[in-house]
Amino acid sequence: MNNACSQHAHPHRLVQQPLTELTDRLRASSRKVTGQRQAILDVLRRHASPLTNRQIHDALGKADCDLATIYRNMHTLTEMGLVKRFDFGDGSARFELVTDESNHHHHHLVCNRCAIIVEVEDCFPPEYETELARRHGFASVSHRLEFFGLCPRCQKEPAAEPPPPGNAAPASTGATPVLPQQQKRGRKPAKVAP
Amino acid sequence: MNNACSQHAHPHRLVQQPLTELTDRLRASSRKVTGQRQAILDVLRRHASPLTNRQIHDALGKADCDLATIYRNMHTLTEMGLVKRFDFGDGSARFELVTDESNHHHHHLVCNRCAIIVEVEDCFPPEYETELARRHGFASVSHRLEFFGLCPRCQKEPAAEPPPPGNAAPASTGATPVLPQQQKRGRKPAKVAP
DNA sequence: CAAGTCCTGCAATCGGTTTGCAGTCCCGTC
DNA sequence: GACGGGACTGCAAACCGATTGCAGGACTTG
Repeated sequence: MNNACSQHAHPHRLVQQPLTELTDRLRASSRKVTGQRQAILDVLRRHASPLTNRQIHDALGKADCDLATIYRNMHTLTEMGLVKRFDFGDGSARFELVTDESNHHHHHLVCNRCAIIVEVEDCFPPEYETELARRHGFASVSHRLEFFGLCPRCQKEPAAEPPPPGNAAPASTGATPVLPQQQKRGRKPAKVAP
Repeated sequence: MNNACSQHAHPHRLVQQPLTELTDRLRASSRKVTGQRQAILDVLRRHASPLTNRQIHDALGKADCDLATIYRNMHTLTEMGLVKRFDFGDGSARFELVTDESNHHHHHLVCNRCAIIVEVEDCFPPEYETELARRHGFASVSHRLEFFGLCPRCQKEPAAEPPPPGNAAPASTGATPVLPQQQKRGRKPAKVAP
């Protein structure tokens, strides 16, 4: 019993809906319908905004599915077109379930302070892209577009953390805004002599 | 002599132009005009498209400036508005010098195969963003927009590597395209018993 | 030119991601 | 329903971009 889900009696408990489409598409490509895959999709189904691998891992219960398995499956599912991958530039990929409703072209508006994510419809007309491709001789042109700003709640917030001047995107020149990252990296402090 | 640049007799050789603006702006914020900073800006000045920290390091000659110093300085220079940070989603940040000519709002068109970068002017009208901000109650809204496709040269190429189906961005749904990454990660193979 | 800061190189470390390996599970077949 | 092979998983090692403590060196100011 190495398959983590099987450490629990009923890994399939996590699945709430019939997954006929998943089943069909997996089998069609000679892949297998595992409890982990169903559970991952189920987590995504319950969340409106895109999740990181770690968030999926946490939501699943860490014992139910190894993080590496999630990484591997997000690749597979992205390849199969069951999920979409987004990147908000904070260092971790995010994934969103592809459903009939979400399959349309859309982007996101992300709060620079609290990282809340709002789905938005706004985009330029597709002719722009066609023309761009033609002008530069590129083929199969796609784009990535994300919006960043300060959400209503964070605007009222009395600036818990001092507003980093870099985040405000002083002049919109197309440069990449920076999401909040309160990480502790680097070397640990040396131990003091006793 | 720990300052790497000074291991060479004339680190300042790398500097080709007077850097009065850099000097003024650095001193104005009680920072220092170091050979490394001048050299970094000089590298950026000689390159049209955005460079990664590693590319800057390579261009400088690895002995001339430590990679960590480059990371630190790119932060500083970005904060000061002397360079702009871009992110094409391939896992490493890229930096472009802010000059009078490049200070205008612009984006990039990146080849999914060879990663060549073309600067493009195309963007939606600013009213879009204003309206978006108003509708969702967000403030200081900015955006990140990059285009991906297959450059003219790579279209003719007889597909040296089998064209990864994922990269073609099959239907443009706003999802993040994936840049080529031929990395070797993960665990090393176990040594076979002799 | 001396003192105070700011910076740098070095190396350790972090978070995100990938991968080899061996054991497990899924599923078509008998 | 048992069987077998290929797909998949957990585990842990390893990789990568990036960050940071520390001690010594470089810039500035006076």
